[in-house]
Amino acid sequence: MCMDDLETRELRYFVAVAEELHFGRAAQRLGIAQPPLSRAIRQLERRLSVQLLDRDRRGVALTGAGGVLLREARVSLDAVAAAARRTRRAADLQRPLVLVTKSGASHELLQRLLASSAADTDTAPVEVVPCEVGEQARFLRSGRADVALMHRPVDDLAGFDTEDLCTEGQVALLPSGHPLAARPQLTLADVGNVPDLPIARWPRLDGSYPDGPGPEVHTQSQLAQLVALGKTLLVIPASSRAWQWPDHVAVPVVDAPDITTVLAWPAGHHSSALAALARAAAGLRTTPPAAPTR
Amino acid sequence: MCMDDLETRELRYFVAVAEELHFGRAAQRLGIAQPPLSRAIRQLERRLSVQLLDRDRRGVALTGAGGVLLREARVSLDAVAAAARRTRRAADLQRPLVLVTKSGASHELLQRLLASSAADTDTAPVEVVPCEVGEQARFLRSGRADVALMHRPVDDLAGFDTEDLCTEGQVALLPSGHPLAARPQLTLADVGNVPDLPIARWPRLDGSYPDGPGPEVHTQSQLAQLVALGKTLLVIPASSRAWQWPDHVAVPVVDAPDITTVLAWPAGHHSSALAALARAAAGLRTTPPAAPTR
DNA sequence: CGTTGTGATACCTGGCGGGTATCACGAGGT
DNA sequence: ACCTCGTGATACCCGCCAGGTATCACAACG
Repeated sequence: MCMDDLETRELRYFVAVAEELHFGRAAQRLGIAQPPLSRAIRQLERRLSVQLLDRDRRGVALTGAGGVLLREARVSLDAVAAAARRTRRAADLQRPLVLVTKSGASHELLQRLLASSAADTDTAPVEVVPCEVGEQARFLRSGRADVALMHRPVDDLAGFDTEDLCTEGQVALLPSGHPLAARPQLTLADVGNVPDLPIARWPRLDGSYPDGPGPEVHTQSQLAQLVALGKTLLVIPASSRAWQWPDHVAVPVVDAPDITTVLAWPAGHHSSALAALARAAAGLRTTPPAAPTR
Repeated sequence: MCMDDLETRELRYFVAVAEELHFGRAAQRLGIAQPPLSRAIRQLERRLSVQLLDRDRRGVALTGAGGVLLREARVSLDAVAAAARRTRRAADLQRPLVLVTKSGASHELLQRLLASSAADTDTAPVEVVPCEVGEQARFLRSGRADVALMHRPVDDLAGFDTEDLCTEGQVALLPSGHPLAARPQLTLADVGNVPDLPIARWPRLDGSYPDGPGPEVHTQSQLAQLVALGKTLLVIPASSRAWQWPDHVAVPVVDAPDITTVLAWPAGHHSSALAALARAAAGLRTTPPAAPTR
C-alpha cells in the first residue's frame, strides 16, 4: 500500500516486459491481457517515481533505472521463490538433498561423492539434477537445489560457502586428424588462434556474447554437436573427458589455469543433511586440503 | 495466483507474526485488524501446505518450517526493498554514495578514506550512516547503503566483494585501577575469565544470546554505558580506541586474532561511483601511516 | 465462576486486478 | 496521399479478495 515495498506480482510483470520488450508478448507470457499489464507498469513507475521504460510507439526500450530494476527484480524473485521452496522442504522430513551440476561434468568425481555419501548411514539420499552451464548459482539462489558442484575460478562463487574437492589441469579436445592433436602438450597461445577451429563463445552473465570468430552457444548439447562435427575447439578440465566423443583426442594445455571442483551451497545454510554431505566431500579429497574458504 | 510465488504482503505479515509471536500485536504493528491477519497466515499455510505456527490458545510458537520461512522471508523482503531503493537511486543522477559503518568504529581510517575520496575529483559525494553492531550486512542487502566498513573475521562477509583496508591487533579495555591494567600485555586466557569483569554477550544472528556470566547488550550505547561504569571488559581492535573513555587503559591482547577492516559491497554491483571509492580505498592501503600492528 | 485475553469465525464492503472494446499514432506498403 | 497493420494507451465494467466490525470459543487465572 505504501509508496515503498513492491509486490512480487509487479516485479514479475516488469521482468516479463523488460525481457520481451513488448507489452503484448509479455502479457501473453503472463497469461493476462495487455491493458492491465500496461496499467501495472505505469503504476509501478508512479510508485517509484522513476521512468523504467522508453516507449516510442514502435517498441519499448529499458532506461538505465529499468536495467537496474530488471537485475534486482530477478534476484528478489529468486529469493522469494527460494523462501517458498525451502519452507516446503523444511517441512518434508525425508526430503532428499538436491545436488545440481553441469550436465556431463565431473562424472567420476560425482560417482565417488555419491558412493561416499551413501556409505555414510546418517546422510540423506541425494538427488542429482543436471543444468546448463553457469546455471548452478540460480538453482541454489532460487531454492531449486540445496548444493551444487561448481568450478573455481570459472563459476561465480559469491555468496556461497564451498568445500574444495579436487584440482586438475585442463586439456584441449581436438579431432584426432588435426595437426595439433599429434603434439604431446599445448599452450594457450597454441589453441587461442587456430583459424579452422575457433573457440566457442559463451554468453556472459548479462546475456551478451564476447566478440570473436567462434560460434555462439548457450547449451551443452549445442556445444557437443559442434565438437562432434569438428567445428570448434574446447579447453576443459581433464576429468570432463568422461564426456567423450569418438575420433577426438585430449592434449594437456600446460599453461591453462588449474580448475578446482568445489561443493557449493548458499552461505549460512546449515542443515544436518548438508553438513553430512560436506563431511563426505571433505573425506573424498585426494589432494591435501587447502584452508576452507570464507 | 498459482500455488507458488508468494506476495511480499504475505511475507511481511508472516514476519510480523513470527517476530511478535502474537497476532494482535503483529496486526497493530502492521496497521491492520487482527482477523484479516489470521486469515492471511492460514492462507499462507494452505498455499505452502505447511504448518508454520503452533497455536495453542495461549500464545504462538514457530514450527521448524516457520523458522526457515522467517529467515528466508527476511532475506526476500530485504531483496525487494533493495530493488526499489536501488532503482530509485539509479534514476537519481547526483545521488551520494551511502557508506554504513558501526557507529564509532574506525574513525581515523574513515576520515582518511573520505579525504582521499574527496580529493579524487571524479568520485561522488559520500554520505556516512552509522548503524548498530552487525547491522551493516542488512543495510547493504536492503539497499539502504551502497557500501560498508566491516571487519574480518568478525562480520559475516558472505555475498560481498571486499577491499582490505588495514589490519591491526586487538586491545583489552580496562578500568585503570584494575589489577590487569598494569600488565604490559595480556592473553585471551587472561581476559576470558575475570570474575569481576565478565565479557558482555552480543546476540547471535538468530537473536539468541550465548551463555555466560556477562551482561546481555545489543546496542553500542548500552555497551558504552557498561564500560564507562567499569562493569564489563572489552576486547576490540586497537583503532577503535578512538572511541575513548576516561579512566580506562588499553592493553594489547597478544593472541587475539588480527582484525582487518574492509570496504564491502554487494557482490556483482559495479557502479562507477563505487569503483572510484574502492580505488581510493586501495590507494589508502598502499600508503600506511604509523598504523601500529599490535 | 466471572474476567481477561487469546486466536478463530461470520459477514459485509470497497478497491483494485483483470477483462473487453476502442483509441491514437507511427511505419510501411501500394 | 491513403489505407492497413501493429504498437501501447484509454475507457469502462465486473468479480474477487483484502480489510473492516462484531462475535465466538476457549484457556488461564483470580
